[in-house]
Amino acid sequence: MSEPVGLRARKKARTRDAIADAAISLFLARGFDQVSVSDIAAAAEVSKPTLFRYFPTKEDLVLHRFADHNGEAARVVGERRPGTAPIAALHQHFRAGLDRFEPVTGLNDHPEVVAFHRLVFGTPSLAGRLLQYMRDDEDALAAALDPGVRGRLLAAQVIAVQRVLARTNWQKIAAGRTARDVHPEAVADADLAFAQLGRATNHL
Amino acid sequence: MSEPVGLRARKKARTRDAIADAAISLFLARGFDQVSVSDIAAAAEVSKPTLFRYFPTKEDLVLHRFADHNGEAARVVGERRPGTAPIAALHQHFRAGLDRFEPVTGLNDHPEVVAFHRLVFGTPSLAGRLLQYMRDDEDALAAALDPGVRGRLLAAQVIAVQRVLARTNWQKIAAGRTARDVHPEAVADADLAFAQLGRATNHL
DNA sequence: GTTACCGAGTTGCAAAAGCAACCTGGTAAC
DNA sequence: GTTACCAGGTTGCTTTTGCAACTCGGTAAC
Repeated sequence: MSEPVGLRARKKARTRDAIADAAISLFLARGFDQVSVSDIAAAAEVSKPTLFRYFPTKEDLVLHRFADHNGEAARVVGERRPGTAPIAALHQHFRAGLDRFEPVTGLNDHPEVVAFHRLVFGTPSLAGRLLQYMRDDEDALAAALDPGVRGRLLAAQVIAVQRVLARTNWQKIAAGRTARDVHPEAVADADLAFAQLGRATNHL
Repeated sequence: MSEPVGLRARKKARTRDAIADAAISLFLARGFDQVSVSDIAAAAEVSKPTLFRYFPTKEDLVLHRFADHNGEAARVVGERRPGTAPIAALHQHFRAGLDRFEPVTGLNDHPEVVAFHRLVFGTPSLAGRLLQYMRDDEDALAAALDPGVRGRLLAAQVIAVQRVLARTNWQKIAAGRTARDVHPEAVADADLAFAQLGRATNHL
């Protein structure tokens, strides 16, 4: 079940975590622009080149958590069970994310996660780079759906829907409500949105 | 005052400590011969070749603490203040060691130190290697004292005296007495021994 | 307006570590 | 007695890291 990780792999993972943790905690404490990558490297007890070997840019120190979900939509479509419509598979996957209160869905009220969201959306360069991530995700999804314009159009709509759903959830959380409390509405919203999307698919 | 240690040096020191600590604690728990170097490497999260890069033999995993004192006698003689006799300098240094309850003097009743002594003297290969360390120390001291036979003879006596003094202290500790309680006797013994040694020097 | 500094990111090289496979001597099984 | 295994220690090669010095764009001082 568990891959037999050697010392090398284990230490790499630990280094990566040390860097990411140091970065996030410094960013949350002082703000993105008030922390230099050298500060982070020092806090993680790592040299600057090593830091950049793990994370290509300063922004990625924050956004790697989103990066982990990169291409997920495309994967969900690619690995769906035969007979399942792409939209249905994506719907199901998003629904599962809500049930697990995954941060990407916006439906998570842990203080750290809330602070993290505030950091990302309150820092222009981060929000900007996040858009780029989403565009990449969209491209991959488009390719998985349909090589033509139809794929591109549908992918754009799917990503847009997911973004709106996450943002809606997040705003309710930011207003002080609990994730558990918001959950039913989030599910209803998702059902509504994906149903519309399904109809759009048929129309195209 | 403090050398500016870089990341490299800091991590090396940490690795070395991790290996040494893992080794000692395993040895104390199960006995020297019941622990393989692979066990130690695994416990320290280090590969076997790395372990041997830090410690040339299994014995050195235990004895590096003595190794830290290697050449100390020679150094004390070499760096003594002008006008001080070699024996006087060595006497003074041993006395200072007693006052600090340094483990090398045998005058230390911390449970870990006691267990450590028991480990060393209860394991033949360790005791054997320890002798070799003392011989090296003796050679260095001989060179520092006098290049001829006189140096060799005197060095041998100094080392022998230190060994007997340490062993005497250690036996009293092993019998259950406290280091603080034994201290005056230890000082008296040392004064006696080094006084004899001083007279011997004049005779030669 | 140029000069100096700072922070992001890069480059080339040397040190350290991991890994797998090996050698050697001892000892237990058969 | 030979065969197999185990533990101590080694070897060659690769990956990872540190380090110092660099580029480049921005910005503050003068």
